[in-house]
Amino acid sequence: MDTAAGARLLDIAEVAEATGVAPSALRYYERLGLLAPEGRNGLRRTYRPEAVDRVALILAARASGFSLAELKELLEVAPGEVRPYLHGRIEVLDRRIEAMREARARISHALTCEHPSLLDCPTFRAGLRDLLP
Amino acid sequence: MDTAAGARLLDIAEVAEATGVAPSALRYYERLGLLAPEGRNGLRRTYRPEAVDRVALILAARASGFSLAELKELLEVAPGEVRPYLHGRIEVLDRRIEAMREARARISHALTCEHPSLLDCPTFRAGLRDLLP
DNA sequence: GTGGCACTTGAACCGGACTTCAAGTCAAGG
DNA sequence: CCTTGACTTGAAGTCCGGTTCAAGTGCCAC
Repeated sequence: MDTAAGARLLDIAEVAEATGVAPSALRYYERLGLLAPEGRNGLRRTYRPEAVDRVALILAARASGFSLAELKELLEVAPGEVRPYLHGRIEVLDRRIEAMREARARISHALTCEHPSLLDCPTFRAGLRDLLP
Repeated sequence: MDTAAGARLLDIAEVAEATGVAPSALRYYERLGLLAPEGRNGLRRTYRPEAVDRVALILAARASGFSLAELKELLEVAPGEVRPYLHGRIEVLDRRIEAMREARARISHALTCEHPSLLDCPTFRAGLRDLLP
């Protein structure tokens, strides 16, 4: 008998459908060592349903601004090292969020200010200066 | 006499230094139509000091998640269309900020939860499901 | 006047994240 | 048994944002 009750295996098209990720991308993730099929049916990859979660994890990593290489790195970090590593990532994320909020504020100001061209607006220009060395 | 008092022209190395952007990148921006030198001294590009602001604008756009092509698009939008366009960009930015905040929350939860592997944590997995179609 | 050196060019290359293509395989259904 | 069509492969192509290279030019200091 199987390990679990209804552990139907999925083929690549089903994983693609369930995740919204193209089969070519799933094979690409596999090449990078981020996603492994359970086995093969002939040539065809078969995936356990958990593969869908795995792909969601990849999507989450990308949404968090991890590169695929960084995600692989994270997955290979020793269990005890994960927390410090994630602390680092949170700091990166906080900086990015802050940069975005500043950008939003700049654009938002541009919407309400009087100056015809953005570069004529002292407030806008002052914001820009922060980006220079 | 000159248009303005101390309008010293800069060469590409000076603009590069003032902005922290490599000369090769400045030439690349020029190819894309994002940055134009004032003229030439022989072969050498000369820039008005405002070019530094222009580069800062490019940096700001990149920091805001605009691609260079999108920035070019923005610069070519008719003056009257700029405000609606920017409204659109603010919405994009708000969505990205929100996605980042969610990502941060996921990572932050991972730091405090008890589960040895992230994929064992129901809270974490629940967050992931939002990323699937 | 002449030489050095920072600039110029176009083309090629890079890495990331994929997609596309041609050619081949093979499990399943009629 | 044989067709079919979704899968397989590796290689090449794409887009983005540049960098690097080789070869050439010409301003400025001496």
